[in-house]
Amino acid sequence: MPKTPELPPYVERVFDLVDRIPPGRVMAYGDVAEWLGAGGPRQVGTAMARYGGAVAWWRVVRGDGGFLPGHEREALANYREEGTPLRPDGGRIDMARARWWPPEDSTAE
DNA sequence: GTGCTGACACAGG
DNA sequence: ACCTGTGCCAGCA
Repeated sequence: MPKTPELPPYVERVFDLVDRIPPGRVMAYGDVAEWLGAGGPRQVGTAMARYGGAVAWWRVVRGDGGFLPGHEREALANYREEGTPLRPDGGRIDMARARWWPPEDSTAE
């Protein structure tokens, strides 16, 4: 087994989903939790906070499209690079266009 | 088992 | 736009 850094069961699940988010798209913490069908947005956030360095954390935002605390500059740089639809003010994501959802077939991977 | 914490969401002021 | 309180639930002391 390559590397299973003893991640909590929830974290591993979150990471798998975040890894599916294509460039130029984002998912809200609540969306991730909802797709997983368990827990809530807080668990997703906590998971990222502790182990987020292993995934594209910038592709996970708040329901309002707000960036992550402490990494706004990093997130914004990635959004511009991947072409994520940003709002005119440039300080938020245009969730109306950026919000993404995985194909249901992806559940059977 | 109990209680607090927390990359959140929502409602109210 | 802002702040406050409440609900949510996994993780940890």
